[in-house]
Amino acid sequence: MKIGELAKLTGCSVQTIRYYEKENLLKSQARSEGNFRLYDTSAVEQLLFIKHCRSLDLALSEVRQLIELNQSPGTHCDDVNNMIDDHIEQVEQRMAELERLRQHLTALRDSCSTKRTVEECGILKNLSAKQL
Amino acid sequence: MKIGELAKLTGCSVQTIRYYEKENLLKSQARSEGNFRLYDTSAVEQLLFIKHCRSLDLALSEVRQLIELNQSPGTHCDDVNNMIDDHIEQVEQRMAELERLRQHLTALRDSCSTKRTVEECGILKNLSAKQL
DNA sequence: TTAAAATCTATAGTAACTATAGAGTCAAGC
DNA sequence: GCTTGACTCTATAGTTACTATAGATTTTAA
Repeated sequence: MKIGELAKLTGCSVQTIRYYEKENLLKSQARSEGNFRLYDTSAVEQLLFIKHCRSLDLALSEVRQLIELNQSPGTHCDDVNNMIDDHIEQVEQRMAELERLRQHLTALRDSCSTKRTVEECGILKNLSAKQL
Repeated sequence: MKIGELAKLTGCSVQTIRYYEKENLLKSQARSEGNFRLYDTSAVEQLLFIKHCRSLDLALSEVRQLIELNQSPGTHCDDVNNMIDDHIEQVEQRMAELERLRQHLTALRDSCSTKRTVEECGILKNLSAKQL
C-alpha cells in the first residue's frame, strides 16, 4: 500500500509518517518505480504501536528505545519497566505542579469581579505585586 | 543599570531578557555609548510581572495582552478575567488528561514484573495490542 | 597596557509535528 | 493520446519559549 492508505488505516497524517521515517521509527519496505513509499501490514502494526505510546505521552526517543528493545527479545525487560516507572513519576510530578497552579489561579481570579476597570482590576494588581 | 544587573535582580537570564525585548515585552530605556542596553527600576518591576505570569503558565502572547491592557487603565477588565478563567479551565482539562494517563500507565506497569525477558514483557505486549 | 569580563548581533538547536512550494507520478475520462 | 485531478515526492519554514553558540566589540580591573 502507499502512504495515503497507511495514513487512513492508522489515523496518522501523511506528513507524520514521513517524519517518523526521518526519525528512524518506521521504514517503508520498498519504493515504487515512481519513487512512492510502499508498505505492508506490519507497517500498520508498527505505526499503531507508536501511536499507542504517544497517547501515553511517551517521547519519540523513548518509543525508539522500546522498538529497539523489542528487536532483541532475549534480553531482560528491566529497561522497559524503568522507563514506565520514570514516566509515571513525571506524570505525577506534573499533576502536583498543575494542582498548585490551579490553586494560585483560582485565588487570583477571586481577587477580581466583573464591572471593574483595568485600573481597579484585582488580578492585574496581584500580578504586579512584588511578592509571589 | 546594564542587562547583567537586571538579570541578577530578577533571576532571569541575560538571553531571556534580550528575547523578551525581541518579543516586545520589555524595552530598554536607552543605550550606552557602546551600545549596551540600559534599564531603570521600572524594568525590574515589568520583568517580575512577566516572571509572575510565566510561573502561572500564562503564554507570552497572553502576557503581552495583559501588558497592553494595563496601559489603558480606563477600560473594563473583563478580558483579564476571561483570560484567567480560560486558563483555569485549560489547567483543569490537562489535569484530567494526566489522571487518565496515570491510570493507563499504572495498569500497564502492573502487567509486567522484573526478571522477565523482553519477549515475555507484559508492557511491550500491551503496547502492541491492537485495541487501546 | 593588557587581560578578563560583560555585552553586542545573528544564528542554530530543542520536540513533535504542521504547512507550504514546486516538481513529479499515476489513473480515469474524453 | 491527452488532459485533468488526485496523490506523492523532497526540501524548507513555522510553531513555543527559550538556551547555546560564534565572533565581534566594549568596559573594567590589575
